[in-house]
Amino acid sequence: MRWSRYFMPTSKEAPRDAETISHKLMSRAGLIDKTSSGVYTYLPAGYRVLRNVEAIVRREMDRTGAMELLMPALQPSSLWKESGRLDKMGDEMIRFTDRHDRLMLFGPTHEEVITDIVRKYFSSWKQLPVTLYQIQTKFRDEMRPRFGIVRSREFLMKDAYSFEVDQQGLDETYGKMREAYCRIFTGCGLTFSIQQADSGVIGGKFSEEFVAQGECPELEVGHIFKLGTQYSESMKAFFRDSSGTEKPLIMGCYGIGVSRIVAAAIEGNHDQKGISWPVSIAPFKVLVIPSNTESGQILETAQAIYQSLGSRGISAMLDDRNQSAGMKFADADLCGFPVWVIVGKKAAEGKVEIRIRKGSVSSDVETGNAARWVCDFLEANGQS
RNA sequence: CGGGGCGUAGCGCAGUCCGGUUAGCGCGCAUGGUUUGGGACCAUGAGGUCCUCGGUUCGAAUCCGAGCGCCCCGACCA
Repeated sequence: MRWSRYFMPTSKEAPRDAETISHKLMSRAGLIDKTSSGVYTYLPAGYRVLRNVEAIVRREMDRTGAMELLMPALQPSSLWKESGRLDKMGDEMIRFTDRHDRLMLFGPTHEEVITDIVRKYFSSWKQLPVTLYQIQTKFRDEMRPRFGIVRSREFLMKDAYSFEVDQQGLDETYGKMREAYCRIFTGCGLTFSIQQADSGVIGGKFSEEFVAQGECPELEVGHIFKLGTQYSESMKAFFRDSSGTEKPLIMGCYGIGVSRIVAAAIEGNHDQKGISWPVSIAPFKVLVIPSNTESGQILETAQAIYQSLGSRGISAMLDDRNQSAGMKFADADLCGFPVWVIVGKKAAEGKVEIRIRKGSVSSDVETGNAARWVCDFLEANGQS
């Protein structure tokens, strides 16, 4: 990508309403734009980060053997009447009546829909256990949206649901999910702790939440539950065991706030100058900075390195804007590119500077070796 | 949902208390020139339903009323 043509509107000033560091930096770095209270647009660079997080979540969920599906955001209220949660959810659930006067809702969560799916298709112990998940937009009409995308009314969530024949199976799957969650959060560059939690309106006997480190008081990025038979009993999701006896499915559910991870990653990876992305989720891993775009040699060298990085499959950005070097460095700090290749006066001597955003460590490298150097560095530091 | 605050150019703000030239400032934007290793400078310029509707007044960004939007504190919260 050429910065001069890329839509990433950086700014010296944060919007008036931004309070937390992640909110301020996401706005200033041109990652998000507020559309309405608690409703945000992910601008191109922000969306790249979101998709990078999504890919990590997907990779680790697939590793556990869970299968991805996609349920509707639009749901009939009838399923919620069955589970008994229609009234419980209150005004947080966005409801409306369709043209046939049926009460519909925008899903705040999907226990009802998944239980409906499973009861239709899973009737024998031979088909079990099964774990299904999706990555999807959830809707919750929060009384008070805040902290940018952290508490928003529309947000991206990964929700997984497991169905077992017995408690032991649930314990095993729960443990696998717990491990996968640790890999996901670590892989996204978060420092986190696991705490026993109140299960709230979701219900169940036991749950733990994953809380990311950071200043932001809404800390929770993941929550896993041993639900038991609460939904399978109210919604009549039964199976036959090996003796032919009808039993309720034993359920677990596992949620990750995918969009929240983005904010949490910033909370945990920034300094006074801006974001310092973990390599794994950075929108672009490398920024190539020609210090002066008027100089033919500098610009050409920068372009050559940029292209060489591209041909090695590395997502790179070329700051080809005709701006002062100082302004480019400030933007590079703000936007948090993990690796910078700075092409300046030493290009005439065949050297460029490679700087690592985290810790501001610099090395002079032969121009011809720059792309390989970056490649090796990223390979060695790909997970953080 | 209770309490408080705010709404003026794309963004951040001043002006409002105490009504009165052509509504300003910084950033950003456009044009030209000089610059280019830590948010450069000069010149010129464009850009405004002062949230909306109604009222008071010779006159309203400013006063009054209603509405809408947004934020903060609290309660709430996969």
